[in-house]
Amino acid sequence: MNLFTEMRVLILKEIDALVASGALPTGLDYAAITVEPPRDAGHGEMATNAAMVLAKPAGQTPRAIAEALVARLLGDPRVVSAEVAGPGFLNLRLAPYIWRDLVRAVLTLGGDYGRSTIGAGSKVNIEFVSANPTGPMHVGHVRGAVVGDALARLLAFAGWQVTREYYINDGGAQVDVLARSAYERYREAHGLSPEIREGLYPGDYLIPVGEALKAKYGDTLLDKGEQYWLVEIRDFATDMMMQMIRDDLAALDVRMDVYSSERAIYGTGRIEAAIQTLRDMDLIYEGTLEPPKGKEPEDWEPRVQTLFRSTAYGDDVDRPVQKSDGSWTYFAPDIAYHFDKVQRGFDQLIDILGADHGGYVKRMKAAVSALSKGKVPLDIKLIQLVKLYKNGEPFKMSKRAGTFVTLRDVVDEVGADVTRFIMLTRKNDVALDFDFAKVLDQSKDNPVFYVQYANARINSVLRRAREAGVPCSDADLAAADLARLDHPSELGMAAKIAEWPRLVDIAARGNEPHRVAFYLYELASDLHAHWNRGNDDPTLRFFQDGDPATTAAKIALARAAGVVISAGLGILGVTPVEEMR
RNA sequence: GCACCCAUAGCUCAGCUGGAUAGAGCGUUGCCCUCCGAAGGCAAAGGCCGCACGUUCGAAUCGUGCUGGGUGCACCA
Repeated sequence: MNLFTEMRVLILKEIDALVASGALPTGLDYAAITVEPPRDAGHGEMATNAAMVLAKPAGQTPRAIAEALVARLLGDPRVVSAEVAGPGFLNLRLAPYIWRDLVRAVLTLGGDYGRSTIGAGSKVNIEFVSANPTGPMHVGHVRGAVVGDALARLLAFAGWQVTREYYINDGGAQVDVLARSAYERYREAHGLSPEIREGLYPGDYLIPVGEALKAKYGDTLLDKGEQYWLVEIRDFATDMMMQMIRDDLAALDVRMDVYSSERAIYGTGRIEAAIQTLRDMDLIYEGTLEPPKGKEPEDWEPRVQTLFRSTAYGDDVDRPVQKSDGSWTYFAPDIAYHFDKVQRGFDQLIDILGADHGGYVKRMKAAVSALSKGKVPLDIKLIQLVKLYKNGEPFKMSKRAGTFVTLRDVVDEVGADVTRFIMLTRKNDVALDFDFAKVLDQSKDNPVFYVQYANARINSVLRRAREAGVPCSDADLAAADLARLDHPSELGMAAKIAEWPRLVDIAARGNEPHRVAFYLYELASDLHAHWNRGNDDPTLRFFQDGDPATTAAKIALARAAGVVISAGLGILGVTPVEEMR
C-alpha cells in the first residue's frame, strides 16, 4: 500500500506502451525513474523525473517525452491532471477518491500500514551497545542503545529478519581490573578497609558485588594471592555487571536477542581459524609497521608483528593481529567474532559504535569483506557525542569516582520515552544536545511533546465522538462516507499520511531511524495546523455537532493520522500517550 | 603528519541513494481566543548551502584541492 510505488508502476507501464508503439526506443533503463512528493505542494501531489531521465538515452527532448506521457496518463482514472514543468518534471494531481481510499486502507490495515517488504526477509545482524562489562551503563551508551534498537525495529517493519546482538568485551585486561576492584569490595564486606588503588574501578556499584562474594565464599578468599581468586571473581563480577547492564537496557526498553562473549572465543581455535582463513588469502604476514607520523610515541621501537593486510581493502596501514609477545590484539578476536557472524548466515552486518571508534571502521570492513569474499556488507554507524545540559548550562560529568551520569540517572529524570525520542532527533553522525529541562518542556519546540500532543488530540476527538454516540471503531470509520472529506486541508493531510510507507523504505534503506522522528514531527505539525483551521472555519473541525455522518468521515482521517503516529512511535520505541496531563 | 565525521537563516537543525523558487523550529515583527484543548495557529523579514575548481541537461547532495571545528591514530579494549 504505497501510492508512490503504485504510481510509478503506472508510469512505467505507460512508458512501455510508448516503447511498444515505437515512440520510444527499446532497451531503456528505468532504474533512475522516481516518483516523489514535489518540493512545492503547489506543483501537485506527485512528481516524476521520468522524462528527464529518459531524454538522453532516448535521444529526445524531455518535453517531448513528458507530453507523450501526459496524454497517456490522463487516460487513467486516478490522474486528474498532469502537466510538464521546469526542466521536464511531470506533475500529477490525483483524484480525491485516491486519498479517501487511502484513509480507508489505513484504517483497515491498522498498525501494518507502511509495513514494507523491501528487506525481503534478508537476515541482518545489528551489534550495538557492547559496553564493557565493568560497570553500569552511562549516558555515552544511551544514544547507541536507542539508535540500535530503533534501527532494529525499523528494519523489522521493513521486512528484514533482525537479530540484536551484544558483544561482551570480557576478554581483555579490563575485566581483571574489575576482579581486583571487586576483591577490595569483598574485603570491605568483611569489615576491612578497601584499597582502591590507582587504576582500579572506584564506583560504589561494586559494593553489592563484594557482599555477594562474601555471601558466596565467606572468608575463604581473604588474604589469598590473586592466583587463587582472580578467575573466579572475574567471572562472578562480570556476570553481575552484565545482569546490571541487562537491567539498564530493559529500563530503556531495549532487549538483545544474543549476547556473545569475547572470552568464549579464546581457546576454541576460532581466532586461529579466522586468521588462517585470511592467511590462505595471503592477507596475513609478519612485518614491521612504520612509526605513526607526527605524534610518535616516546617509547616507540620497531617490532615484528603479525599483520593483516587491510590496505588491500582500502585501509591506510596494515593492522597488527598479534602483539610482539605473540598474544592476540583486540582486533584478532574481533575478526573471529565477525567471521562467526558471517558464518551464522547473516546477509548483512551492522555495527553501532561510538564515534571514538572511527579509526576502527576501515580495518573491520576490510576483515569482513575478505572473510565473506565481499558477499556480506558491513555498515558501521558511528554515534556522535551527547552533550548534556540543564537549562542551557553544560552539565558537568566528572570522571572521578562515582560522579558520572548513568543511564539510570537519565531515565529516572526524564523517562524512557522522552530519552528515546530525543536521542533519535539527530542523525547519528552529528553531535546531539540533551537538555534535562528542555526535553520535558511542554511546548512546540519540544518534538516529543508536539508529537504526543497530536496523538492526544486525536484521542480526545475520538472520545468525544464516542460519547456523542458516533460509532468509532476502525471498522466503523472505514465504512464512513469519506466523500465528505473534500477540503484541501483534509486531502493534504491524507497525502502526508500517504508518504508514510515511502518514508519507511527510505529510512530503512539508509539505516536512518531518525527520519521517522522527523516525519512524525511533520505529520503532527499538519494535524495541529488543520486543527487550528477549525478555529476559524467550524466546518473543518473533526467533531461536527449534530452530524454523525460527517463527524465519522472527519474522525476517520484523524484516526488514520493516529494510526501512523502510533506506528511511527512504535518504531522509535516510544509509547504513544492517550492524553496529556 | 594521516584517517574519519561535521560545516545549510542570528541560534538549533532537516533536506528523501543528483532535481523545480533550499525547508522547519527557536528568536525578531505583525495578526488570531464567544471557537472540538491558544500547552496553539497564520503571516512577514532573514541564505554566495564554508571557499575554489571539476563531473552533467541539472550539484547543498558526487569528485578533487583548500579553510575552520570535532574525534582517533604500534605492543589499550
